[in-house]
Amino acid sequence: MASREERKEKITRFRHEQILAAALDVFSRLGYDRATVPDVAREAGVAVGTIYNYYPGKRDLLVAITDEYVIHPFTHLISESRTADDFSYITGLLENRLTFGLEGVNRFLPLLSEAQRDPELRRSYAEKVVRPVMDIMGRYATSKMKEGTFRDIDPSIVTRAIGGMVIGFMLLYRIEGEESPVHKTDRKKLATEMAKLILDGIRKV
Amino acid sequence: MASREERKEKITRFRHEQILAAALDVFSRLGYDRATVPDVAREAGVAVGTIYNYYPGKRDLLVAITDEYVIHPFTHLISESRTADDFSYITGLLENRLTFGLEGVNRFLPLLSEAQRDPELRRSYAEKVVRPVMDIMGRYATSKMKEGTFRDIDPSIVTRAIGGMVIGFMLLYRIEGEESPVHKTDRKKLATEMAKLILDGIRKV
Amino acid sequence: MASREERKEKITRFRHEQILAAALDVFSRLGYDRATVPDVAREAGVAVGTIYNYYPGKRDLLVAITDEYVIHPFTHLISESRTADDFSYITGLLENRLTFGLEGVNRFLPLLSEAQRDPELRRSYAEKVVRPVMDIMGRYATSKMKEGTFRDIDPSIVTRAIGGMVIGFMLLYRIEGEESPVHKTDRKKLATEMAKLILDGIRKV
Amino acid sequence: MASREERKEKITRFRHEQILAAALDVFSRLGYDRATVPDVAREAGVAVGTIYNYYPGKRDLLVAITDEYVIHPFTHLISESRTADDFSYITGLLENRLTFGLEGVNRFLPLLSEAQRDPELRRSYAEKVVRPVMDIMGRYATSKMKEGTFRDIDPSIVTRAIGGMVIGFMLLYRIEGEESPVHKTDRKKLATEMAKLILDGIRKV
DNA sequence: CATGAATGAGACTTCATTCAT
DNA sequence: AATGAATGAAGTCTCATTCAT
Repeated sequence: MASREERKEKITRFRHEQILAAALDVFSRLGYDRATVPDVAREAGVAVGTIYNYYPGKRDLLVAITDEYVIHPFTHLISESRTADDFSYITGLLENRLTFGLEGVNRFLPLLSEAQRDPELRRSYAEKVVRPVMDIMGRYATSKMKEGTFRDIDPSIVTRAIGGMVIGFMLLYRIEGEESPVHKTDRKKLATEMAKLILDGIRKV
Repeated sequence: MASREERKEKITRFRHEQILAAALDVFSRLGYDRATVPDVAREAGVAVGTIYNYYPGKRDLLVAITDEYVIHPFTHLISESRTADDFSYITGLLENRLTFGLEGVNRFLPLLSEAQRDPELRRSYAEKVVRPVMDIMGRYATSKMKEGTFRDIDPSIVTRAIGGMVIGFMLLYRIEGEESPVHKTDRKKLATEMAKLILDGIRKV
Repeated sequence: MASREERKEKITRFRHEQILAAALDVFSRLGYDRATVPDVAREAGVAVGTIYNYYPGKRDLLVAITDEYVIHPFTHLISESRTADDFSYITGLLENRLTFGLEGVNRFLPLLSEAQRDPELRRSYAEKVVRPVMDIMGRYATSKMKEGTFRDIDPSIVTRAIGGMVIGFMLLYRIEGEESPVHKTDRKKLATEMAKLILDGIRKV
Repeated sequence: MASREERKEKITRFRHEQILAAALDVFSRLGYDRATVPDVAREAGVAVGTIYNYYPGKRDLLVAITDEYVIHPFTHLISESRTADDFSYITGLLENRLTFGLEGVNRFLPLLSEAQRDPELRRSYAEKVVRPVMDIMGRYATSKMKEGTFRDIDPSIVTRAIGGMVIGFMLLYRIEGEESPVHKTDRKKLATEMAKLILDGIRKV
């Protein structure tokens, strides 16, 4: 049974999440600089002062968002990653990433922009997200090359090219908006086509 | 010989460029929101008031930068594009884009971030930059497919995947910074490896 | 034996004192304006809300401090004062005041500063502290003059000059801090020298 | 003839003074903490932003006030001080100080209070005001003692006692306000009586 | 035209006070 | 009676823009 202490902590945790979710929403929509703390408060349905009871300042919201919604999920993802052994793995992963990404593109790309400006945030992304993901992909590629399944290409480059492709695709998707010819294409098809490109390139043998 | 009128117009044009270059510099370094008009004035070596004699407001600087430094070059580029007929074309173009891009990544990626937030800017990018470039690439790809040189892949997707790859690669490059394993790799090699990936994929035949 | 009622009242009184002592401490250290109610609560070891169960507001703490720690002791002091008849009386009193004052200078001078700003507090000090003390000293001086022991000087002025000397000395002591040449002089000596000055002046006869 | 440069600098200096005078006025009246920057702006007849064009922040106003209205005059005063040789000197000085002080008591005592709370300000007062003044007085007293005119009293103590007397007298004057019996006494009389006290004490020989 | 001092709306943040538990 | 999370008014400071010189 929940003691008073436990109940209180639960509420505290809930408030943290509630405010952070609101901050993510508002920062994504308006950008960190244009978003105001009252905006976040309104979105969270609390008073301005309440935000400051849970986070020391506006910038801490940004850092917490990064930790909670980017670093944390990726850390999780990475710890679960194991080398798959069939080609459908790539398609599946791509589909998964794309579906997730295109859904969340309006939420997460703005954060990436912010990261470009805040040195501390940039480092976090580099160390906690980009590097580990590239390392996993690189190890996978290397093993495949040794095994003779993959062509011999510099793993550091190819992983960044493929990772970049996913991100860049989403970025263009976001910039083109509803007018993009791929806007209504279903994710499975997008993933399949991109996987084909990655696996076999555009040139006919 | 330059009449007084012409001289005057020349000076006017020079001031416009002087201020715009300063604005590009400052906006890239600090981001549009954090950059202040006095910052731009200082960089341009003019008084704050002078800026307002040439541009109606801060936001107009951003729009003008986009026109002058992104839309305009791309329009030019596009008007010159003609379908090349050998594969080295892709490598060359990639190398060109990458060299240009990785050099300018610190200048232009921030603008792209801004574009995500400003609806009018986003439209400009979509209509004047992304769409035309994708169309050109698409036409090239389609002709190659008809010709039987390229595999049959959805052109809208493949062009956005490849275009995205270039942008995404630069974004990762910027986020990873000097710690990136590809930070010191020379551009020719980067371009070659990426071209290999695009043309033939990672899978051994 | 203590009935429940009595016990309750005892606790109530204790809480009042506990909070007031904390407030005195915090107000002295930070100044009334910079001290926060949570500061006082922390110092008192109670919750913020508890303070409001005992005092209506922050300012009431200041008033209560003044009553409890300044007016009350002085009222007491004054009621006990009787005209002493030998000169050592002055030295003794001075030593007593100085010892008390220099010890408490960090606690009470800040309150005096506050009093300068708050009209109601100023009146309290004027009516309940300054005036009565000056009256007692004045009556003492007058009787000594009549008796022929003291020179003929305006009692209102001389009492305020001497009282002011004690306060002003402490103020300088506090401002000069540890670098003051009198910082380590013992109180007896300070009192003796000041008494000599008051009684016989600096001029040799 | 004033060039444009000179004129501009003159205006700048004037604005500095105008704002500083307003700040002195407002800080004295309300105390540093309760005074708001808009208060100062209103008093100075300028916009809030203008204040920040001349002083980096609120606290800098306080520091500048101290420099301009306390340290600077005292430095001046001290550099002019020379040992006088007749007793009327003390009366004259006292009268001068008192007249100045009682007039300015509402302006300067509040600053002294502030100095108690701000460590940096306290040091300034100690080093730049209190110490030099005490040194001058001390040297004067010592020479008089050597000369045989003054009784043998510890100079550090006696100077601080007399200096404190002046300050403390003003403080009481301010606290008692209009109800003080000395409130309407003319300054000459106050100075004379205090000089008598200082020179010959209260005890009849 | 160029200048830059003046402006004031609006941002972030603090904290006295309340009140449901 | 005690608690401390929630509140929002109010403070400090920034900066896009204007306009007299």
